[in-house]
Amino acid sequence: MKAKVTLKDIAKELNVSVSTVSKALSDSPEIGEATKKRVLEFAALNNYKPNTLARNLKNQRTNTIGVLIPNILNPFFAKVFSGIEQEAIKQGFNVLAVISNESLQKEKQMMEMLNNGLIDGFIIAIAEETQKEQDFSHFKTILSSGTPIVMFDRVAESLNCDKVVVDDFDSAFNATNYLLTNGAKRIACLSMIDNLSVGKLRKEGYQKALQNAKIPLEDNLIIIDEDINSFNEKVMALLKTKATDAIFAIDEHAATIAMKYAVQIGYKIPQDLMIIGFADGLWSRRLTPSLSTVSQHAPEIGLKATQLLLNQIKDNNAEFYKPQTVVIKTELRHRDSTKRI
Amino acid sequence: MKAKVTLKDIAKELNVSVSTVSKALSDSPEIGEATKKRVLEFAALNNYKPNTLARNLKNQRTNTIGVLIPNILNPFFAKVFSGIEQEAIKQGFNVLAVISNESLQKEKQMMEMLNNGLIDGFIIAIAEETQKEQDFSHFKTILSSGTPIVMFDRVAESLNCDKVVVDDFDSAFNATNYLLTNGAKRIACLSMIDNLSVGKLRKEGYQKALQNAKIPLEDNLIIIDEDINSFNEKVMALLKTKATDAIFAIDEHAATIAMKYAVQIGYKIPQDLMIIGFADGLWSRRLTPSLSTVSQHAPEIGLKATQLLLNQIKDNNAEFYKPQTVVIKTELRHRDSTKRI
DNA sequence: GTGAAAGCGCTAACAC
DNA sequence: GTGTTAGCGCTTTCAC
Repeated sequence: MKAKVTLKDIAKELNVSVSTVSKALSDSPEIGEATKKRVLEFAALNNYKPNTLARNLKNQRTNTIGVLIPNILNPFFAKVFSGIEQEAIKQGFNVLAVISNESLQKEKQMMEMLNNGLIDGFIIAIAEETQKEQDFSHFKTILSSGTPIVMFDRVAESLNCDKVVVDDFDSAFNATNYLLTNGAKRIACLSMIDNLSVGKLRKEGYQKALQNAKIPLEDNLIIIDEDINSFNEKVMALLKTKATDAIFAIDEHAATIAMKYAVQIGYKIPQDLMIIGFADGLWSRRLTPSLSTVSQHAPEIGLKATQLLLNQIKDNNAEFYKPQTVVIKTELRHRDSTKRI
Repeated sequence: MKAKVTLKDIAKELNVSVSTVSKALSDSPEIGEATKKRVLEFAALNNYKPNTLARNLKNQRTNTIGVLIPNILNPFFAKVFSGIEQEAIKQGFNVLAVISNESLQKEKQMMEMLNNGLIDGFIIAIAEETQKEQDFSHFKTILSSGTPIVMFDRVAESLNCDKVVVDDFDSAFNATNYLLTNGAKRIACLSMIDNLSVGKLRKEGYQKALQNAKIPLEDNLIIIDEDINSFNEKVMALLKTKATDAIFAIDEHAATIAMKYAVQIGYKIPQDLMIIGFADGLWSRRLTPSLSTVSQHAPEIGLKATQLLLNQIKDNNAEFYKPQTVVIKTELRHRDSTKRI
């Protein structure tokens, strides 16, 4: 274990001062060519690497952003994270990733920890519990300490910060309309995430589409349940009654479980039953039949969020910053589960 | 934007010295009760939080580990990461996550960047390209600089560091045996990852099981291809010949694509064709029929890797450290794709 | 009990 | 051109 070589080491070895070395390495015009060459060569030879910690402390800048993800096992978040990471690295920033596991307490704790000099800003999707409790005090504290925050997907409207969201209402509206246009009469709506803002918006889009088409809302066609077991039972029960001819699924589990049960019961998809779901990842394509989805452009969300944050970090006159909300358009991906011949 | 309060601020305000404040906050016995109380109260009131950067620089310790993941969209890695993060936080460490995207160059670059004081150690799964090129020089450099590394899943045998792996050979052997015991005669082996050590081991386990059963290896039953399109074509072609009655899939894509095509062609699963795959995540359960899998205990791998690394970091006499390799046992999860009645 | 001072590794204003 | 000095925020030894 050889100790890392520092500026001091180089200075001593070359009989110059530390500042000369520092300047030489940053190619300052103050330093003579000869000395520069000597320093550069010696540094390269000894594999000198500046200590990032020291530099950050000095510069009061870490070139690191903190990313708070509720659940990395959810492919949507994994994709967004991937987009964030890519753009951050591209702009010379590191990414400190923490996972709130949907817990308010952990969210608070993690953010506080990172906010003590470790990061220059946050990108975050609010934990489920936080959204349920509507406790946003920690965000306010951090914002007022001068650390910028960009929220994505699950955002707190009331907060004065940048946001990147998907047009959940519109995409649900469009998806439902699509089902109607293709002959669906009794569209069921399935959701396990009605406690999240995005879940509510999607449900409202569905309702609006039905209203527009003058179709009465039927309560028995709407299944909202956060518990996976009772949700599954209700879906199975609904499908058995054959009361529905199309399914609008608000989250990934809802879509796949509906398809699984429908196939089991003997529905022909899409002939007897059309299905559209919100989903990310390869899986919707791999199901048989492949699942039509509302694609949320997750990597783009990550990209945009990162750009917003880094602009703010790099731009120093934060005093006059005006927060903005970027809406990413979704896309309806037609696959076999809605294809009527 | 109020500036963060520092030790100096407190000292000035209370007319004591910085060192007194520092000691009071760390509850040193050197400081009198009265002063302690004053300091503690003032600090709490002004929401003092020590600057982690400064502390790290001073202590030459960051309490942060760097995690290098080849691809966070792969649910296996997402799960391992989740396990790492959980254990790290539990032990008071942060996690700096970077993604190599299977690129050797990015792997080198990221590790070098993090190794300049930002982290105390690495947990890493080697990028595909790195494993192909067999270029491990950067790992050696980092190890010899005194920074510990723990590798998982995709490891470099030759390196002198801790490793956490799954018993790939054995689990493939067992899975193949299971198919044989249940009446399979002509087991196909599908792999898109034969360039990875784990891929090779699994293939060898499959071969060994056939040899043991005195069944000749048939080349046309073994499909190895890294290109997704030609792989898909070959699988489709094989299935059409009806030459096989069971499939041993070495990676996730192989398993699901085989199932999708088999269903399309009209195979009854598992009656005409049994399928076992290596897979993680919920998806194998959601397919119809549900997919039997070799489960790799991903979170446990993350947990173990983190424990190994933190033990090494916390234990200072690294001079005499003897690297160890931990093998995590897999489990065969029987689902509908192998259930014969 | 309290404080002065040095130092972690680096930068930069200022002096020579 | 090069060096001196101070300082980022914190810890810790040593002196009073």
